[in-house]
Amino acid sequence: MLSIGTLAKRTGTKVQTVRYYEQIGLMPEPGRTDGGQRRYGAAELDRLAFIRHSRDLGFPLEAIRELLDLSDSPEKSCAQIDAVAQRQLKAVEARIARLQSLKAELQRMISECHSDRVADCRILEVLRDHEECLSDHKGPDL
Amino acid sequence: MLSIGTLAKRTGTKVQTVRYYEQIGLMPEPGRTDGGQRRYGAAELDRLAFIRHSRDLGFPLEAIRELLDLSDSPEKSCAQIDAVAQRQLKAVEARIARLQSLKAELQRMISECHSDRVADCRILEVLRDHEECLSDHKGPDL
DNA sequence: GCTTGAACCTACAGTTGCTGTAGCTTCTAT
DNA sequence: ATAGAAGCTACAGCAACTGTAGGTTCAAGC
Repeated sequence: MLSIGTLAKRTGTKVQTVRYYEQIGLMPEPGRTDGGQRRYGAAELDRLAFIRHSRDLGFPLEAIRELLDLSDSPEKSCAQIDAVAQRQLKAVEARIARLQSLKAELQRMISECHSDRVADCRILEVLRDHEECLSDHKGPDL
Repeated sequence: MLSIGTLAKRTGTKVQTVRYYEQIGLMPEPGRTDGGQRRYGAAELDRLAFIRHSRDLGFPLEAIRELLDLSDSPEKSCAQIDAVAQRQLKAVEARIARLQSLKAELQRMISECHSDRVADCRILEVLRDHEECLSDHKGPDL
């Protein structure tokens, strides 16, 4: 049996994060010692490792919840799992595209600034007026 | 003089967001009508446009605060402004690198899944075990 | 001048995914 | 037996907004 600290260390998680996952129902309520401390087994270790790895790959917690639910029905088709992964891939690709357009714009404004005084700094000029930009580079979240 | 709604519309901001910027001191407290409604002039319009455009380029609010402060000293050197932009560029590049490694991993696990049953879905297998991955793809925030 | 409805006001809760703190209790090693 | 590390709960805070409730004001049309 593992303490919460050991479980956290083994999975590269913080103790509070483990408790947070329990609070939002992503991790089950574990057994407790007589004194009230949490004790975990191998199944919980695996589940937490799954959660962490999915987070590292950028899956939102709600998607991870879906994946965990789906993996409880081993005989079903894995089409839904595929769909969740595809959705995540699309999200990642969209973010990359957005960031690349930001990168180009930032590089351009930095390279264009040959001034030395704030008064005619190209960076500020570009930030003041979106018309100075080549692309639209707007979007929801980064 | 512009109402908050007009100001928001002209800059592509939400009314609440404008009030939020005021609350955190990024926008100044504007004049008010006798009835207590906010009224804005051209300077505030420009300032908000600057903030929005900077946000669209991914600058955090604290960086924008720096830029606005710096632009109040037109005779100073623009080295600090350059530094803020460079910092943002580095942050964007780091994010792109991270996301590209996630993208590769996601593509790989999706393409490897030829199964039809959840029980032997490659996606779940990879998520269960980080050793299945090619790269480390870990990092702070996306 | 009056009415109506859109737009405004404040204040606060909720979002995502944690992280940090305070004040206390329990466990484990010596 | 005791000390200190690690655990417990509960709550506040981060970024950067967004949404809601319950009330007030503004501006246009008659």
